[in-house]
Amino acid sequence: MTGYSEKQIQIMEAAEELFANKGFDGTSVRDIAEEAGVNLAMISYYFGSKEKLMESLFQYRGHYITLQLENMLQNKEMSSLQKVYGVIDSYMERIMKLQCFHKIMSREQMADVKGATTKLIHELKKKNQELVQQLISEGQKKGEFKKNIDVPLLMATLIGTTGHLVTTQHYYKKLNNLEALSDEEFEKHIKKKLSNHLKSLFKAVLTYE
Amino acid sequence: MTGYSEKQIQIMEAAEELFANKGFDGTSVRDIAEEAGVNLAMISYYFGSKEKLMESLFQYRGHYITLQLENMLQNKEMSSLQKVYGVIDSYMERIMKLQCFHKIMSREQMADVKGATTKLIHELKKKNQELVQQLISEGQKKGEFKKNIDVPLLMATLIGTTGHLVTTQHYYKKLNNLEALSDEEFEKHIKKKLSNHLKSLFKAVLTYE
DNA sequence: TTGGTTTAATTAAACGTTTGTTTAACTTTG
DNA sequence: CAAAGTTAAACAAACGTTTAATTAAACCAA
Repeated sequence: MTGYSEKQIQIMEAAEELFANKGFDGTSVRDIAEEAGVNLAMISYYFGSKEKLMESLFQYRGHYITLQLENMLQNKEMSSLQKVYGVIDSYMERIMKLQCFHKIMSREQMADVKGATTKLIHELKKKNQELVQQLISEGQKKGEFKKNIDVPLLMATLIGTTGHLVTTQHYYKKLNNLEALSDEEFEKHIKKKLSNHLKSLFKAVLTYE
Repeated sequence: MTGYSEKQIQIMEAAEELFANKGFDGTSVRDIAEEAGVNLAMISYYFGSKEKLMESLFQYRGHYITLQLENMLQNKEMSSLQKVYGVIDSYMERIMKLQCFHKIMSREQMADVKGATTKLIHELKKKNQELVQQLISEGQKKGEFKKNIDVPLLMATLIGTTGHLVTTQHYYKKLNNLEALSDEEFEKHIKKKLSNHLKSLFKAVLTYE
């Protein structure tokens, strides 16, 4: 159930890039087959249908999108603020590494008809919010953080800011005259900037009175 | 050129809702015709094609999405922070009022092949960033704001947080046990919360040392 | 106002493509 | 030699767009 062959992964990753940039309906199974370098019929053969290919992709990525964080949260030597910084960096790294998958999730969240992916997204969000809520409550008990912190909106700022930057990086590049930078340079640049920005934002809103 | 007939607007607004929730490629012209209550052929008759209908929609919405802000920025009696608060509320109101159009724009920004909408989005972003940059610089000169403010990332936070909340409000509602609220109550609730959140965020990052 | 003519609006049907999926024949593998 | 993998071809359905026929609206001289 969990193991995908090389060829299946090849197909899923081709589909991932196309779904991210053209949308699910904007991508034909022939596009995917060509991009993956396999015969058209292999997609039905391995996954059953285009829809089920999407579900497999969510399972494939969802599998390693949820596992981290816990051990860091139990670390006794870090301050609560340091842990928040850890959450920010780990979330950011994750989005940066899985940019295409993140775009697909963003698209899915806009849809009105709820598909098989909806449940997974909801659980992911729930778990994330609980972890952060727990972390913030701990900081409040220790007196590190102030009272009256709106955790859901804080999450919206973390996810929204990061996501917006990822999905509009082309515009960001042009708007701020960074077109000379290579892709790696630009990613490094934006990671650094975004990390600093989010940390100072969270520090301010969590600690200042 | 600027005037659309009632029937044309009827078609564009039907298309807007469908494009927002199903995507451009996920919406057929037959869907649009049915939703708008017109004959299939009227879409080609009035707009030429599905693609050109999309362009018309951008022109129709883009027309009244850009006009505000300037007169408030020239107000001599407001503090710079008050003006920033004004920008936040006005941006938020705009997104809330045009939720569907905003979803469409978000989707368009993810696309790799740049369509006729790309230029408009770029210009909109550029103008917004310039206005905010101007406002922040003014506050810095007056000594109201601190130095070293990253305006592009601040914009990403404003736009990203607001946009994320709009596109994921269904999840937000469920996750925070607000499903008993009517649509109007929920919109009022979220507007209030988001406005407070963004203002305290901006105040902290602009003024605290 | 009337009657005649032109223009615009509206319709159902048909057009050629592209879509996702399946078939049946063939090849490779264990 | 049976099972799994791979292929080109074919399938019906849905797609965006166009056609040709019909109705409604606008116009204008008598």
